[in-house]
Formats: sequence, structure tokens, C-alpha cells
Amino acid sequence: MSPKRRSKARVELEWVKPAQQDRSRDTHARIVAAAERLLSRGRAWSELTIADLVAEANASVGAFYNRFRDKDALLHVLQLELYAQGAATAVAAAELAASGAPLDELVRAFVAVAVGSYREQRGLRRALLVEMCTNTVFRERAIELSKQTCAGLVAGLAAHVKATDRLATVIDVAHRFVYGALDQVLLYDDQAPTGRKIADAQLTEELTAACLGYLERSLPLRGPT
Amino acid sequence: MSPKRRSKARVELEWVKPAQQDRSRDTHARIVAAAERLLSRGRAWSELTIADLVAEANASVGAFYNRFRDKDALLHVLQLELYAQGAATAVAAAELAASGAPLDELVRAFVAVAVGSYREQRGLRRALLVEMCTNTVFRERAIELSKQTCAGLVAGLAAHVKATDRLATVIDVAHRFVYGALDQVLLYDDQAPTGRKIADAQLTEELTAACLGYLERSLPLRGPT
DNA sequence: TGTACATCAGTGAACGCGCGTTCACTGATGTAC
DNA sequence: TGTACATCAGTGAACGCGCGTTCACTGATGTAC
Repeated sequence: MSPKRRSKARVELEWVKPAQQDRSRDTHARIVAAAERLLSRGRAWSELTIADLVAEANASVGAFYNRFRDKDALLHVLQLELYAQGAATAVAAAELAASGAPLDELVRAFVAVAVGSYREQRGLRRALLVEMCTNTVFRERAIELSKQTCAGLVAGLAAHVKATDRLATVIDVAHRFVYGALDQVLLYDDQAPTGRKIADAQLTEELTAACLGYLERSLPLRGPT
Repeated sequence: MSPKRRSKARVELEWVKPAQQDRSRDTHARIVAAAERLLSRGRAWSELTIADLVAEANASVGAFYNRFRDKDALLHVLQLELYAQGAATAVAAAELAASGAPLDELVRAFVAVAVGSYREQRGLRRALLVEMCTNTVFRERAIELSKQTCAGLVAGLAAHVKATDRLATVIDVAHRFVYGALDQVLLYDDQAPTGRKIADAQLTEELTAACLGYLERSLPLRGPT
């Protein structure tokens, strides 16, 4: 608990009122869960009204505003929660990368984590994607997480390349196209019946191959892949 | 003109009233140009009011509704215009691919076209990206264009591979990650001062390398790359 | 060339709907003595 | 254990603002004779 203390407190002061009773903690939790549920049904954030939300959460309009500063505050909270997990997995990925496993396993593990995390909370991810197009705060938080992830990867993979001068650029581009491809899947594969759907496992293999092929072509690697 | 006749007429009936005089054609053009200008300043479609729009276009609210069925109609028109160019370049790309140039040149040319087309009309592209998250019609139009592009690439590149059974999948994934990466650049690189900007030329090289590396790893190719 | 009339196009104030937010009130929980 | 009071939390009708859309009117262009 203590490592989170400071950021958690800031979140509360900025967007949510700290709860004093279990009752209100419960309301908070129900509203968060309701939002995730509604977003997962494919609705955009702007199409989600407070009235809908509190109906789904078995709460009232006033209860909502008692907990959250305004409508946006809730989406901020949702993003921060999602990204807290993301940051944790970024750290884990970096540690894995430093463990000395062969490169192809590392890349596969990293891509698998990315694909898996996109499988969860697709609705929220889509809503955030939209919001980032417009809102600087949401976008900058995403950029911050990307930076952390890339930095972890650079550190972890440094042992596998002979010259590290291009490593940061290559990781950056690879990161972009992996997450970009996932965004595309997020947007286009969901409701549209196009017959182009790719299973997660195959998508992971294909993106892993793309990353490895790109790395081989662009960097002087140590050892076989 | 005759090859476009039918679709143009459908567009007009559905979203715009056919103009009878030069005056109204002019108004139409001014409104379209104003929308592109405002979007290119980073504003989202939902943040763009009719009042703003007609002020920028030197027109009036009534003039707008005289030409366009409603606000959405304008965005439909903008997407259709953008995609008409896209479809044309898809055809051109397929022809180039069939011309027998070496694979790496083909891929580089294709990526360069994609990167270049994203350089133009970034505002409109971003607005459409948002809209696609929500609106099925916008999304399906995008999927249709992707399919055409992929089909052209498959046909054009078939001569370069020894076995074509996986070609469609590989092209599909490559297409996704190229355009996904471009979407990422579109979203994140623009206003955020992160120092991660990559010049178009380098981005083209990196994505070309990624595509070629992926193709080499995943397909039995003919000849050197 | 001129006149009358019809259609096309532009104008902008006014309308109205949707939805985020407020607020006066009721009820629940905690605390002091 | 009971009572009085303070604070926390929930309720939902009412408010009000923003913005898309309409509509009655004016002006411009085209056409018939």
C-alpha cells in the first residue's frame, strides 16, 4: 500500500472525494464497475450519460457527484487504474528481459502480454483511444506509459545486441507497430463481420515474427534467433 | 466522369443536395475547405460547431443546411473524398507491384505512399479515426478500403513468393501494423513535445525494414531482398 | 430588350432537446456525555 | 444503554447551457413571352 500512497492521494484530491464510510466506497466501486460494463458493450464515452451510468450502478445522480468531481473524473480514474496494471507489467517485462532468456522467447513473451492485455477491457481501451485524440491529459499519460515500457525493453534487450546506438529507435518503432496493430484490431475486428478476424494466438505469432524480422534486419544481434 | 457517376449520385442523394447554380457549388466547396482547415488545427469533429464552421467558410447556418442534410453528412463527404484518393493509390500500388520490380523496392514504395498520405490531411484522418470507434458506417468504409488495398498487394506480390497459402494473412498483418503505426504517429506525435518524433523518411525506412523482415521470416520468397 | 414569374440560394434569430450539474431535502452512521 | 448532535452519504427534480436544426423572410438567377 505505501508505495502507492502519494499518487493515490493526488488522484483522490483531483478527481474523487475520499470516502469516509464503507457505504461510499461501495458506491464508488459500483460506479466504476458499471462504467467498465457499459463501455465493454461498445458504447463510447460520449454516448454514456450519467443517467445511464447510475442506473447501471444502482446509484443516483447525486451519489455520483458526491464521489466524482465530474463526468471526466471517472474516466481519469479508469485510465489510471488500467495504466497501473500496465506499468506493473512493463516492470515485469523488463525483469524478464534481463533474465537472459533467448531473444525470440523474450519478444514472444512481450507480444503475448500486449495481446493479452488488449483482450481485457477492450471497451475501456477503445474509449480511451478516442479520448486521447482530443484530450492532452489522457494522451500524455499514455505517452508516459509507452516511454516506461520502451525504456524497460531497451535496458532488457541491450545484452542481445552488439551495438546499442540504434536500439532505442528500433524498440520505439517496434513498440509503435505492435500497439498500433492492436489498436487496429481493437477498432476494426470487433463488431464488423468481415471474416478477417485473427485469433489472439496467431496474432501473437505474426507480430512476434514481425518484431524479430525487424530486429534481425536492423540491428547487429548476438547469437541466433 | 462516367466511372464515378453512380457513387457520386448516391452520395448526393444521401447527404448533399445537388447544386443547380455555381453559387451553391461555391458554398459547398467553401464549407468543405473550411472543415478541413479547422480539423487540421487539431480540433475534433465533436468540438467543431456549425457556427464555427460557417464563420470559417464565410457562409451562414442556413446555407450549410441548404447543401448538407445534417452535420454528419459533411464528415461522410470528407471521408468519401479522402478514400477516393486512397482507392486510386491502392490501384496504382497494385499495378506497381505487378511491374516486376524487386520486392524491397515495392515494399518501400508502398510504405512511402502510406506515410505520405498520412502526412496530408492529418486533422481529417484523426477525426475519422475517432468517428470509426463509434460509427459503423465510417468504420465499414475504412475496412472496405483496407480490403481493396490488401487484395491489390496480394495480387501484386504473388509473383515474389513460392507458396501463396499464407500470403493473404501476412499481407493483412503487415497492412495492420503499418497503418497502426501511422495511426500512433498521428495521435501521439503531433502536439506532444516528447522528443520522440521520427522524420517521415526514417519512419518509412523503419517500417519498410519491419515489413521485409516479417516477409522474409514468414514466407518462402523468390530471389534476394 | 423588357417584364413577370418561378425556382434556387442565403440569412440568422429562435427553437428545442439532451445531458451534465446543482441543490434542498431525507436518511444513515458516527461520536460525545 | 440511551439521547442529542454532527457529519457523511444518497435522492432526484429542476436548472441551464450548448449546439444542432428549423423556418420565415430576403435576395439572386434563370426562363417564358
